[in-house]
Amino acid sequence: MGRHNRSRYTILACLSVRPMSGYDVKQFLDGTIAHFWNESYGQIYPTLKALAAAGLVEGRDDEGDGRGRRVYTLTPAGLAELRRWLAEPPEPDVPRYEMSLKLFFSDQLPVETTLEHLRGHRARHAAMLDGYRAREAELRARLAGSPRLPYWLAVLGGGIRYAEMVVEWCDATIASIEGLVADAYPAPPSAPVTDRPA
Amino acid sequence: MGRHNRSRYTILACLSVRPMSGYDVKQFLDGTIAHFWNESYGQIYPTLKALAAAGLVEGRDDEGDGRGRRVYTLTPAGLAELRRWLAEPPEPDVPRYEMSLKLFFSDQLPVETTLEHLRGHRARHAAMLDGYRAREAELRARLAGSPRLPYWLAVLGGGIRYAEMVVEWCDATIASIEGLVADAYPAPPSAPVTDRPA
DNA sequence: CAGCGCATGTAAGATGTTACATGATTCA
DNA sequence: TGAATCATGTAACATCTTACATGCGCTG
Repeated sequence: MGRHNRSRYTILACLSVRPMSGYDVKQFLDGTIAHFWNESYGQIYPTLKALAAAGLVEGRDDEGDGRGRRVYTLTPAGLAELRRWLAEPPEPDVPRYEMSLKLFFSDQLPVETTLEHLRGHRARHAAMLDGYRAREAELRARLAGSPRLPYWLAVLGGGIRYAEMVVEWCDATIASIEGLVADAYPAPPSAPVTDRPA
Repeated sequence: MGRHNRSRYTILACLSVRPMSGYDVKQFLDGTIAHFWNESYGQIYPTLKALAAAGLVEGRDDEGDGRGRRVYTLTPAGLAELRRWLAEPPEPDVPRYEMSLKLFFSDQLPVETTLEHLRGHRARHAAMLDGYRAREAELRARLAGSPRLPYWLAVLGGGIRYAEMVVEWCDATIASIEGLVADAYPAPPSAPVTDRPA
């Protein structure tokens, strides 16, 4: 496994919060940082096995529970390895934004189609924004006094700022693209053309 | 090849701008949308061959030039396929932000290390911002009158807003994390503790 | 007893990067 | 002539998603 296996470190990091099963790891990620990081079961289960083989985590069958849960705990070596990785400067991400990619080549498309894409994009991010704001209040209450609170709030603050920025960008872009139609058809056919200032 | 092969459509889209070789495609992407989309040669060359085999592009050896360039042109079928894909609503991206991931688990790290990460992150985005702003002026001049200009400006505007947002977020987060140190050590040992308002 | 949520896992294939190999041309 | 840039490509590996298979326990 290469040095840059971020799934590996993500899973290790989850276990630094509390011991978890593979299922728990997925639930935890989906419930906290799903908007900018996710892992599939296809990654999680094999990775947990590999981490156990490397001595970085320890798995125990949870026998208090009839459902065959296997709960993993960070070992001291695992915690050290996690901290080593966290201390390395984060590498710049090159994310892929499909909305921007399509927009970049949208001279190949009717203006109205592009506008629909942008409206959908705006709606999705506006909805996310609502969710983030609700979570902020909930986090402050649930994690009051925890050393993790300031970090979780900072990350959530990034999500909020990002969604706000996207909504604002969509509005500006929609307005500018609508302007293109107005330029192409200065006056609608149903309205008589009258004097217009140049 | 699955329906969601975005590299495939990205390359097709590049050829809608003008005929290009594999090398050109890479240069073009790196010179325009590298901040949110990139492709490696390992993807580009095989994909071009596959597109040619599918009849979506046509490759010709550039013989005016001694350097064995192979230039690809979009076929009518290729253009139709590109437009079909562009018209589909863009799928929501789930990017991976390593900075945010590390920050989320940074209670495992000395505060000073986290601050260094954030300062580096800020510097990178501030530098990008300068680059984007320079490119904006250049774009307006070079693409004046082109139907592509509004789209390219909109995409660049997204990059600018994103970088501004990150810089602002870094400043806010750095301030809040520095506050943690101040809380932990209300007064430095070398300075005598005096009255402080609660 | 049906369906949902809990829970674990594998196999196949899609996707993507990196390192390497090769050779021409251009410019200092 | 040596280095940088132009130019193409492959092989190996790493990564990741999707679909599938399986079965328990709880609730209505």
